[in-house]
Amino acid sequence: MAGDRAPITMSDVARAAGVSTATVSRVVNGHYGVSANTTAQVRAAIERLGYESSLVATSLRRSRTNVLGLVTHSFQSYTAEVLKGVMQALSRSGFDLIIYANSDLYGTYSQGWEQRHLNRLSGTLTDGCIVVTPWEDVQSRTPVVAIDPARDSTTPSVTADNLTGAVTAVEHLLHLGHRRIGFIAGRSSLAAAWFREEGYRTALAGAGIAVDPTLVGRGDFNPESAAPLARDLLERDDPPTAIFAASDGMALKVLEVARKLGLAVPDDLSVVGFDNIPESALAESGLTTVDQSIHQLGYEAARMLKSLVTGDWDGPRQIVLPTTLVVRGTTAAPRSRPGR
Amino acid sequence: MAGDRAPITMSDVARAAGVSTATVSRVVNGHYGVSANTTAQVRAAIERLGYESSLVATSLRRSRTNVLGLVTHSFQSYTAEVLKGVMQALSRSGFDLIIYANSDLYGTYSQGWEQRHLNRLSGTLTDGCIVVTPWEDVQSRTPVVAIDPARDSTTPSVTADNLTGAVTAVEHLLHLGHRRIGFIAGRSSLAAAWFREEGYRTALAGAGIAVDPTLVGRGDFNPESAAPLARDLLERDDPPTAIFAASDGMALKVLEVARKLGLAVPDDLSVVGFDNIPESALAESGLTTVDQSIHQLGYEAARMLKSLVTGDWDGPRQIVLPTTLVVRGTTAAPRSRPGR
DNA sequence: ATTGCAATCGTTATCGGTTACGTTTCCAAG
DNA sequence: CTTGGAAACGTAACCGATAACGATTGCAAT
Repeated sequence: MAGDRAPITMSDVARAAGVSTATVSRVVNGHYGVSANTTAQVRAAIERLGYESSLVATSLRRSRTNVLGLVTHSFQSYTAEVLKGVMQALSRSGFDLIIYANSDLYGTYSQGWEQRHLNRLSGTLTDGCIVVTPWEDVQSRTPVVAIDPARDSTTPSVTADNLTGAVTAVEHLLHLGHRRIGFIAGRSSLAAAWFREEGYRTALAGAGIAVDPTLVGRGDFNPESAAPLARDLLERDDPPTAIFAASDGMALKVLEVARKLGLAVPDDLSVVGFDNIPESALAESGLTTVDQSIHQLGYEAARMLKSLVTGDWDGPRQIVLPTTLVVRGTTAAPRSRPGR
Repeated sequence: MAGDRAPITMSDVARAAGVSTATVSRVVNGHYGVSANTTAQVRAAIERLGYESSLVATSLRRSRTNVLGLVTHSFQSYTAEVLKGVMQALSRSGFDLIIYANSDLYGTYSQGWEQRHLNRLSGTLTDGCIVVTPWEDVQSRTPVVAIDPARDSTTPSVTADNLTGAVTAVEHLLHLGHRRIGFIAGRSSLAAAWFREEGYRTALAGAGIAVDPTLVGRGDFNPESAAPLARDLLERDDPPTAIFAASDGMALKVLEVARKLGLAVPDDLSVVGFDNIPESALAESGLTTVDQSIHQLGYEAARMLKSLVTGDWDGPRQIVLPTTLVVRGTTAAPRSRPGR
């Protein structure tokens, strides 16, 4: 509950203990040069007054704060999963985490949100930052690690092996006998989207199938963007027998559209997603998807950032994590081989 | 990418524009007393240098920061849902959000985590804080709103109508013909847990059924805690025909245990949860549960905190949101009326 | 008794931004 | 030509904590 007592500052403690603020600071930070007697006095005063050092004041003066930042533009289950991984990596590391979200930018497309968020934190508050799915590259005087970086980014980053994952997904459909495979792409400025589309093309080319541009819908990773695209693909005279969506969120939306159109999955239509978000395992018969261990993306990003901050990182600046195909209930052989 | 250029400060802008930092500050904050000409100069310099004011420095000097804080001890889907509601309420409100998570406390039971988190933020960084499911009451000089408060808390709070929700859930089972209904309770220090148990007792009493203490398991809202309890209930000679779990996470765990034991849901066992987390709609035939609109908990908490900070709150200090029963596939009439 | 070196602790500059207050400028009224 | 007063802007004192630095003290070696 909100009391109105003034905040206890270091000088309050100093006065109470009959020493200077410098001595209090030394006691708080465990520095050398304070007698056991004085230390006890100061500790007693701290305890008595309930003093806690101000994160803000400390940040301003110090270069190191032992706080890492994370900036994101939304809180989907993807983000939540990343956060779990980050927290696990930071557990008992001495680093705290601050997540910053700007309400003015939330949910809207806003050019340069990553940079603006970063500037707010990067002054002195945080020792380094994780940026989740940035749309463009960022500048910062403190280390930055991107999860799912922008295309052609040189920022240290952690990402899944999107190319191989996508190839595996499409090959899975090919092995089942599918020949007309639709694709719903993600936001093109993201490297993940580009590689997943490249994987789609590569796999088809490997099977000697020419890419039909009319089977490719341009989404943006937002589930809602997939609905009209799925409808377009499924309502045509020669619909694909399978659809590969560049994210689970979009794939689940495809399932919803298929259900509304009276299509049976997987008999009339096979669907494959990418990400393996928690919802995918639970959806109806389970969504076949490419697992990219979102949790581990967060974990590795935090581990890398921690080391970059302390200056003892000797690994690669770009980490690529393996992906695995998770076959569930939304894929099967096509009911009948399409005419063509 | 991390460049090593020094951060742009207000004095950099001042130098570039040929004015003092005071003038820059006035321009940035839109204060009176700067000529149109000078304002333009300063704005140009800000644009050119890419200046962003430091949250830290501003916080230290000012009392108001227009940043609200949120502290939590974990990032489950419950928390993610709350965050979405909070962000929606804060959208375009001028308030930004900082989420603070202490890595040393993460995942472990740690007495007083809420207070410690709060102290870090409350110095001057935030104008007020939301505390998600605190285990005990907190003190702060800035306003605090609790989501799902501790028992007997007097902190302003937002919570669901847990009593009515639980009554409705159990009555649903009673109407289906169940007489032996098991209950898996939540962490007893939380008000939500207490009211949900109270609802269980009230509904049974209303039907003239005495509570069988051996049918009540003591969980702590952690899904894992429910597994052994469910096993105990279901492996006895006279198992209940239905189980009401105090949270969806625990209810889903009950379903898992039932499946392993070869029990058919809902024929051999009906299960009802509480919360309606996203996973519940997707699980198998769908979990029957009490919807408490987690999203709205976050939304209302943020709305309330915003008003408390600006000082124009005239609503009640304790908000109770309605709950609704969502009947899905995990409940049905018992296969055979139990002997008694 | 003097010197040297640690140990201990206070003083003060500093971080970046805000604001009370003082100073200068400028225009219009007297 | 004063004079008043408001507008425009700079100066410097903060906010709370840290750390470089200097000052003081105690104690042992010379």
